[in-house]
Amino acid sequence: MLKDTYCGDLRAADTGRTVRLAGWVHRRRDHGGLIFIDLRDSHGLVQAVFDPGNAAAHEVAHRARSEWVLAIEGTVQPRSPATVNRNIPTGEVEVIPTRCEVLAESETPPFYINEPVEVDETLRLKYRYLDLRRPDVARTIRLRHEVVRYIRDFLAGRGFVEVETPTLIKSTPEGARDFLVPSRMRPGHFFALPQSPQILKQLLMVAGFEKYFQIARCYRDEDFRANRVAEHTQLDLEMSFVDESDVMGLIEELYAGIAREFGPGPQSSPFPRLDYADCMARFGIDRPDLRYGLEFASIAEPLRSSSFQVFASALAAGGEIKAIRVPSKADMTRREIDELTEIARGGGAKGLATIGLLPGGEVRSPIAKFLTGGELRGVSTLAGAAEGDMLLIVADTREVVAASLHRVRDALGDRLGLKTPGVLSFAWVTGFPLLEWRPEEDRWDATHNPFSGFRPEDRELLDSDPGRVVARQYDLTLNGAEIGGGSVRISNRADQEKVLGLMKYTREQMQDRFGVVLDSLEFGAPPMGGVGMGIDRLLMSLAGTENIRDVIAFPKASSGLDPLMGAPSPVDVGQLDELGLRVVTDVEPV
RNA sequence: GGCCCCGUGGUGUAGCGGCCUAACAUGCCACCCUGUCAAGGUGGAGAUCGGCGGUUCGAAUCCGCUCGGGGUCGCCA
Repeated sequence: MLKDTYCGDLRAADTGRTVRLAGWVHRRRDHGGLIFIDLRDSHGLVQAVFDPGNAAAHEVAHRARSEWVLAIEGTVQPRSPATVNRNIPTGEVEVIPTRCEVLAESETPPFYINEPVEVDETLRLKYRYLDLRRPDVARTIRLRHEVVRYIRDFLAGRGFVEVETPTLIKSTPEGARDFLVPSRMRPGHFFALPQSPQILKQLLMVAGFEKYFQIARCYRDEDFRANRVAEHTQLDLEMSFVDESDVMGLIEELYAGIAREFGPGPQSSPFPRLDYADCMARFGIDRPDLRYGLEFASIAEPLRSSSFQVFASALAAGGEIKAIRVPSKADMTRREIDELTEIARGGGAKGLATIGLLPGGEVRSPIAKFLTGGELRGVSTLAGAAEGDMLLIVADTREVVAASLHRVRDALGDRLGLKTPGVLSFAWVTGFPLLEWRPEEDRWDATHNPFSGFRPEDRELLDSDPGRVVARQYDLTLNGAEIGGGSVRISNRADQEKVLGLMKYTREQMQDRFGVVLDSLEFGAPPMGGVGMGIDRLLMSLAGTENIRDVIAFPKASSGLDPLMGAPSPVDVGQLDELGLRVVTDVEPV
């Protein structure tokens, strides 16, 4: 090694030591005589002081520029009390070089490495190897390593076996779009990259491993979002001889531990458990942000016979009327109300009714003239409103009320500063329907995954009313994001075929797409259940970022392209020939 | 694919019809400077305003198209 000590590790206790350091010039302060260089390495930075007395070293320090790589041999000495820097961990000491060598010079970097300034993302990604030098960026990637190591240690300590599964598997057309890989051995045939190792881990259970996990890369060829990329990493896990509580208990212990080790701990422990229907009624979404309240109140009852047409017709059509009570915001500005109305419209609502209960009993509301005093009082009571509060109301179908008020609640969370950074608010959601109806395709479809089990007591409903069958499914949410989910699986062939049949698969299609699973269930499949947990989203919350690219070392841009490697790219005709492929370019008519 | 926002020296921003021969900060280069730590001082180089086309006597500024980026809806079993 060219170094025997990390810059960032030096402390007062190292005083008097002779050390060999190597790292990057973080910052240079040239006083003409004295030159200070902050030398940075993977552990942090330390100040080196070059005196003209050591002419050779001083000359190097004079020439050196930002991001040059230096090797320094010197002695650690305490700083005089007046020059101690309390702002950095190494601030009590400095290094007096006896020797200084340039290992590499550097161009001026295209953006600041020594200051946490927002830089254009394309530029950051193109020079990701420089971006990753920035301490804040690097810290997040290191955090990722620590969290994954914690997960591995935790699971290995409980008898789980980490098994790798293939990244070239069979394509299944349902669900997200697959990334395809052409086969040279069988031209015209394709592998797909896995959207998850779901089938393979179930086979591992049939194989008798009993406890499996993997830090698995998963691929989906869909458009990106702030918290969604084409390739994400999940903790994939499966257990045999378990029910819901076993898996949920294990994951809760793991995640509460992570929250304590790498953050302030979970906001509530044990994690709150919400029923899907209850959740939709109170928050309009199956992954509510529980860092704040602003729950919905149903205020339909007093309005049953209202003369206000909007309310009356919504109820007559079987819809709902719900309100969010915003404490002490009766004085909300016209502009704020207009913006929230626009947000509500985004969820399908035709408008947003507001009732401001001004102090003193006056009511500020464009719809007050349509409501009787009794109706207003009834609404206020149901919403739990007091003087000074503002009520935001949507009347429409159940779906529109949920979608619209969810957006309003989410926007209020941002605007009122209720999404406290750093707080880790976990919650389980259970009680999901197993199937949802796809009218345009005239069939049922799995709400989560086709292997999810169902409550035994709902068996009859599979024939009579499939939409009411409840899945043995559990999702874990964190601060309003779904960070994972899983289920107890179907573990016998008849039940699995029954469910696939409701999804309108023919015998042939079942055998073609799910034959492996179905066949395996005939050879002694244990009861099994597991989860797939999104590692990237978990890291986002732990690192306090809204951008998933921040937690990935080499991410794609939101366009799905890679500015660093320049991928994707055209390939040689020869490569295509071997694969039996020809590129057809669509030419737009001029 | 739809919609919204952004694109000005290396970086981050200002300018939003003539005052722009494009401003500020920082970075960069040179010199001065022995205790700074976002060192300080003096001087200097550096952008025709993403690209193309149009409107106008005149365009960084207005319009259209296009490219790139970010967000969002669709999509994501």
